[in-house]
Amino acid sequence: MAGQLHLYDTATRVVDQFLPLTPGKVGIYVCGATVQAPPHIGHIRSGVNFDILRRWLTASGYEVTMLRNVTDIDDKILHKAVHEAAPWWAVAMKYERAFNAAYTSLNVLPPTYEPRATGHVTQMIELMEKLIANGSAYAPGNGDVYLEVRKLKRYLTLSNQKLDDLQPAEDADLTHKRDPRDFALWKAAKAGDPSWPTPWGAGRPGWHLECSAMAHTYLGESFDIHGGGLDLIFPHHENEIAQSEAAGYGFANRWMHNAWVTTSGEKMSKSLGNSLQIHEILKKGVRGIELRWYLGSAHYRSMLEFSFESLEESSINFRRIEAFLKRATEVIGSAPEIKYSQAFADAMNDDLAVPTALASISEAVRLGNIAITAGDSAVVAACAAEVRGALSILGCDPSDEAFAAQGAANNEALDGLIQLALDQRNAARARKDFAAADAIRDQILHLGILIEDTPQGTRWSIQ
RNA sequence: GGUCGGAUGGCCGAGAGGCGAGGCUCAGGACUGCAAAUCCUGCCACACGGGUUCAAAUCCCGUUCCGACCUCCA
Repeated sequence: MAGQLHLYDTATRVVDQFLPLTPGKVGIYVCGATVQAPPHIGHIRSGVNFDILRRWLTASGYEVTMLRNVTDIDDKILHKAVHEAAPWWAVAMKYERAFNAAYTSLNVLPPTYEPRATGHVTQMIELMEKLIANGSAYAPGNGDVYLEVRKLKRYLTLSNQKLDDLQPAEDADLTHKRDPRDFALWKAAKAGDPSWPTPWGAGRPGWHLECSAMAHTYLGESFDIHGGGLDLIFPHHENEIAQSEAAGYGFANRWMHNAWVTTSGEKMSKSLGNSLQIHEILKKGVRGIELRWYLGSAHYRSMLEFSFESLEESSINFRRIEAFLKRATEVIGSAPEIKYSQAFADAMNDDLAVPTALASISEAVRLGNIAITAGDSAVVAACAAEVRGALSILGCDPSDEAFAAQGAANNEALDGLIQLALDQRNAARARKDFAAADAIRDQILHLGILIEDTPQGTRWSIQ
């Protein structure tokens, strides 16, 4: 499988070779946020996972069109609007910005397009017209529009369930539905709620319909990869498939789902009250690049058990790599190149095996450190290029300008001042006055500056 | 009831028939005036009970425990 990307497909439950519908191009649709609350780290893990996929596809030579939608109208947003005594659109915008801020702090690249549901009502109506015309959907007359699941050629193929095995919905309202499992494409307007006119009455989009409509709009009838969290498999993705296939579209060629961030083994979620918001963690002084390293470090299909202890462990690991790159840059006199080692590429091509890829980084760091000690700058440069290449795919390249603002201060005046103190200390060391030398080191350490004596001289860094 | 995942050393986290990924922690060593950093060595784990096999963490059967979804969800 060397050199060829293999990915898991939830639909077939097998890892197999990724073949794009159009050579050289990849279309991805990832279900984004319903903007009804600030993002917690589980939401952003999804963003990070698919960002790594996108970066690797791009590095592999594909022209990637990536969509991540914003669901800016739904029940929860309307409830929140009542709660916050603000218009629904203000609530949606507020949390959309909170998500974008979180994505930015973790260096998740903006998708190619980021469509909002409310901007695509026209496309949704067109899709419903098609589904009603071919008999797949019906409008019972109250303003709702439903998809008739019994008429589908196939249904629940992604979650491998049988229609009759589903637990009967407790609140199934059969007033308008032909079958309790028929799902709403469109919901009739309630008094006071926002609505858009349609041929079947005023109302607002159903959750599932928006994703199908937006995917078709930007990626066409068929596209390569559809992603999202595990919990979206049923009903959301099943229903997207149902609508799209009923409309005669090929829809997604491959399904990818990321696993949870858990606490005490349980899924992190707002409703369970165990969620941790991104900004709460960053407020504790965790750098965005370190949080990203942590969230990206587990395989995307594995649960990631969150704790501040393991986050700290992960950060320590990252700082070691970062320190190597810094030293290597000094040795080779310029920023390392960006290269992908065979070991790294093989790991990434094997269903984005990031943990295995991490092992290749550690090995390169080890060899690079040995080369620094040996003064072999050619090997240092080669190792550093490999490390930097890997970090760039993981979105954790310290020299990425996305993190520049979060980086250590490189202030000439500060450097001059510290250099002054270092000169004093080195003078003391030269006359073997180690008490004086250590006192200077301790004082500077109290100010948060760490001093290290190396064969190349004394260096300092901000703790 | 149906569907789908898990259980790996002090901790995090890979692997999917043979050779103990990697990281963190801890212990020892090299280097250093001492530190720090770095490197080296050590700490030999796969829920339980059977089975298949020359060989099982990995395959098969059974058991226990944990979690996810079943119309709100990353």
